[in-house]
Amino acid sequence: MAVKRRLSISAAEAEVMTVLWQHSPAGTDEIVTALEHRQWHESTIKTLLERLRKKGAIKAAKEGRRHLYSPVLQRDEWVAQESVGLLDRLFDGRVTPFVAHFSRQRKLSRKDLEELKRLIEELDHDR
Amino acid sequence: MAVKRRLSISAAEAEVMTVLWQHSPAGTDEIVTALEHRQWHESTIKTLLERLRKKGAIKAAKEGRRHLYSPVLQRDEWVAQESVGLLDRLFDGRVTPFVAHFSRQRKLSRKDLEELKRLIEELDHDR
DNA sequence: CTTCTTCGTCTACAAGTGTAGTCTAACGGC
DNA sequence: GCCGTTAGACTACACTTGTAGACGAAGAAG
Repeated sequence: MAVKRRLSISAAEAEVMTVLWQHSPAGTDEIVTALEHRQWHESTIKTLLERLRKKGAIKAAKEGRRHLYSPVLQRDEWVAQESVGLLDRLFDGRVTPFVAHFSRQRKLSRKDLEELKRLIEELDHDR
Repeated sequence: MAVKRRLSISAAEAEVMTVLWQHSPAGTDEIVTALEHRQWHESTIKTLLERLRKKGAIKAAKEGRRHLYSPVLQRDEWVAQESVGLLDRLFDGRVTPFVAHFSRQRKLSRKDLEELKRLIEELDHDR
């Protein structure tokens, strides 16, 4: 069974992952195009891809002389790691204090409150 | 008026800040003691303190030949930065998807749900 | 076949981070 | 006043990260 090693993704790497999470497999050129707004040189993106591959966060399939990359680490997994990590570090692993704090910072809009209320009820029903 | 520059605190530095947030002003020795569980050499902690001071996250007052450190960056501020940062990066800045995702990972306990419900109602009342 | 182009790989390099050792000046004890 | 102790300052060093250039091999073009 796969040993799910906790692989850590840097900010820049996460942006590359985001592209692949939206559309994969993808070649370097596609990824470069998708990241145009970042104004990274092609080399930079190649480096990030290579680092991600070495870490095992993505895999590359040969297609001719090119590589087609696909995520191995799933977005859900990564989001979970980040979220749980933050909650543990800052809020003793509990979600309520997080919401409370957040509500003090950026006032939650009425819409947010409605959404949240609905979500809670839903969760409540499913037990 | 103070220009609130966004100062970034590394993980190790945050641990030192945590000590100061709990009790300050504090001298190096106290901080070292408070961080015994980390098994860091005294030098390490001195370095972290110095880095934090240079960044302006803490300030040092001379007391004889020692320094007494106090936080400048407040915990609330930092927690807000981290939280908002994560929400923006991963959840489009919205809190509901965060709670939703979290609930799928670590099942929210009944107690969590109750707490959350109470919090929402409260916020709801205050508009 | 020779040449141009294009990929992927290797190398680079400064800043930040984790972790710690060394040096120096001032303090406290005798 | 001299000497050991000690606090803070300075130095170190490997690893990660952001950012990119250089190089070599394989494919495309003619």
